Order: sequence, then C-alpha cells, then structure tokens
Amino acid sequence: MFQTDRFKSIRMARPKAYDRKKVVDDATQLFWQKGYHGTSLSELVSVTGLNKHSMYKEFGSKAELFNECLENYGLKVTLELSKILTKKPLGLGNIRAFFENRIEYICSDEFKGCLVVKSTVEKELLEVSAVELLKVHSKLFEDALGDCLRAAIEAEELPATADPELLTQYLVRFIAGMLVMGEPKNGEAEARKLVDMVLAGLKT
Amino acid sequence: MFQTDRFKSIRMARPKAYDRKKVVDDATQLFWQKGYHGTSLSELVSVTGLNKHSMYKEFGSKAELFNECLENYGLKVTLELSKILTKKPLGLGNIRAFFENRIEYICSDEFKGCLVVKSTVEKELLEVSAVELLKVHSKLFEDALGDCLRAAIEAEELPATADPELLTQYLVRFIAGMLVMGEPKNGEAEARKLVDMVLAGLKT
DNA sequence: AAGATTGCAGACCGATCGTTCTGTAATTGG
DNA sequence: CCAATTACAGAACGATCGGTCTGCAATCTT
Repeated sequence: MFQTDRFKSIRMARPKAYDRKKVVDDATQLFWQKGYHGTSLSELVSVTGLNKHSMYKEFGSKAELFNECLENYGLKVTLELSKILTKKPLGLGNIRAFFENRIEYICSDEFKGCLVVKSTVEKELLEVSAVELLKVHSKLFEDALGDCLRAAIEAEELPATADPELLTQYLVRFIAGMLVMGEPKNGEAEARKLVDMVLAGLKT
Repeated sequence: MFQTDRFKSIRMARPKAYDRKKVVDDATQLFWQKGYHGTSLSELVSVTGLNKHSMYKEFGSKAELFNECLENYGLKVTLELSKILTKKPLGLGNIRAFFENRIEYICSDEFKGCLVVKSTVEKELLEVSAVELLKVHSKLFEDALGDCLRAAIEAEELPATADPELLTQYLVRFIAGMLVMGEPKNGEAEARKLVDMVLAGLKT
C-alpha cells in the first residue's frame, strides 16, 4: 500500500536553538550602526549568538544577510514611518508628524543615522541586489511623501501651482541631511525650528 | 678648521621617483570615491604608483595618509568653495554662486559625493584625529556661510529677524542631503529649482 | 673610484577577512 | 534501540588586510 508520508521530506531532528527573526534584528542593528563594510562576520556572530556555520546555512552569505536586514529595516522602520505618512486625512499634518517622530529619534541617545542613507553613501561598494533594494525603499518613501503633498495641494494647504514631485525631492534631501548631520547644536528646539523652515519653504 | 657643512645632516642620495603632492592627490581621489574603510592599502599602492615601503616611510600609516588627504581635500575643494563664499560683497549672491558650482559638480559624470560628508557618515569607525579634522573643516565652511547670511541681513536681503546660525544649519543639512542623493531625476534643471526653494526658504 | 646614504621592488609578517569543513550532540521516526 | 537527520561548536581554508623587513640600485660627498 502507498504511504502518504513517504513524500514528507522534512523530518524533524534537532531543533534550532536560535530565533531567526531575532538574529536578523540583531544583525540589522549592527549594520545600521557600522554599515555593511564596517561590520565583520565575527562581529555578527558574537552579536547574534549563533555560529558561523549556522549563519551560512541560514542566510547563505554576508551579502544575503545584509539584504535581509535591509528588508527587515524596511519593514520595521520605514513601515512605521509610512504609517505616519499614510494616516487619513493626508496632508501637511502627516509630514509634520513624521518630522516630529524623526526629531525625537535624531536627538535621542540611540541615534545612529539611517541604514538606507548610510547604505546609499556606500552604494558603489554594494552588490546590485542591495542597491536595487535601496531604490525600492526610497521609492516607497518618496511616494508616501508625494501622496501627502498632492493631498495638501488638493486641500489648499499648498498653492495649486506647487509641484509635488519637486517638493518631494526637496524634502528627501533635507531629511537625508538631517540623518547624516545628527542632532543640531541646540538640540530638539533647534531641530524643530529647522523643520518649521522646511515646511514654510514648501509653501513658497 | 670648522666645517660649516658637517652640520648638514641631510645628505642627498637617490632622489625620490614620486611627487609627494601627486601621491596625496591620487590617494585623496580614492578615499573620496570609496571612503576610508572601503579603500585598501593595495589599492592605494596601485593607484599612487609608489610601493608600500615608501608609502609608510612617507606617511607613517593608512590613518595618517587619510588625515593628510582630508587636509588636502580641505585645501583644494573646501578652499575653492570658501573663495566663492567670501567674495566681496558678501550676501545671498555668494550662496547662490556656491550652489551653482555644486550643481555643476553634482550633475557631472565625475560626481562622487563629498569626502567630508562620506567621512561624517562613517565617523564612528574613524580615529579621533580624523573626526577632529572633520569638525574643523565643517566649522570653517559653516562660518563662511554664516558670514554671508549676516551680511545679507545687514543688506536687508533677509529680514532683520532672521537667525544666521539657524539658517546655516538649515543650509548645511540641505547641502549634505544633495551630496548624498546626487543628481535629481531631471538633472540640472530640477537641481536649480531645488536651490531656488532653499533660497526662498531662507527669507521666510 | 669609495663609501655613505637613500629609494625601490617585492617578499614577508601576524591578524583578520568571508567562507567551508569536520566531528559531535541532540532529536526525530521506525 | 537504531538509523536518519539536523544543529552545534569550532578548527581550518585561502585571500586579503595593514604593516615591516631585506637586498639591491641609484645617487650623493669625498
């Protein structure tokens, strides 16, 4: 008689002692802090807790692990931010809320820049697959910003002549600059004034 | 009789086959493109032409060579830019001229970001001496910007209520963002519109 | 020409890089 | 209990890292 079970190729043996998601989270933190080239395998091993063999069995290579961390970063950080930006009703309020969130982070003790921005800076040294991921994440973020700006024009928060694409590029560059430079000299107060300037700049 | 020459401790022997300045220039280009950690000694050797031994004899270490390249970058690039900013009469015209210069570079084929910005991004991995140099260069640049802004307020190009320190921080962050993101989608035309927005933002 | 001094090319160093392999412990289904 | 399967720890791989050393060639002064 035929055994339906004989096709069950996966046989349970010794269970993994690690949590895959936690490993990716820990690795993400490290890449986030030190960048791809600044992070070594041995550091990843000591931070995540699992050994090199399991690391390679699970992820294939450092580059693939990095890609997964980029994805993870996108799902955690970028998604959290895009939630702020996609809150109804769309408009400048969301963009201000976004900045308020970023100011808190930038002026906090655990500030370590942005993985996407840092990776963009070293993109000439990254594999094409990673660069593709960067493009995807940037695009998603810019689209969310653009939607808010278009809604703001619709709601007459911004002049009808405003160009949402252009304003998006303007915002993205300022945000990247904030994430590179970090906390301004006079802390959150000054950061808020800077954001006020940017938002005012949108309306001109 | 005393020989005045016997105190001449430096005796000419085989002359160097390399030009020290050219070596620093070539190394600067490489660090500029790939950053400190992305650049290896062997790459530096093959690009500059001299061998490791002479490299260490001349510069001491990779870190010291990098510091010298940072200085060199400051003397070449930053000084050229500060010349634009310090042209009399000071004012917004200089800042616009500065942006025009940067747009040309950012949209050119040889765009490779800014060594200071790139180094700022990886500053957690750099030696203290290099980080100090970054601070010095940034300070000089921000001071030049501040002088222009103060003159612009004086000349009533900007409202008397404007805060030059704040405006400087605003400009620096936007500039850093431009240098990280590179050429915008629609090239120089869009870049100029972005600069127009920033300059308009100063007046609000 | 002799001897001192300096630069040059490249071999060489230990450490670490990213990666693979080996041997053993744990857990499974039969 | 046994055979199969899987994860584990860590040794070992070749390549490359930043850095040093040796031996010879070139140029100086005398």
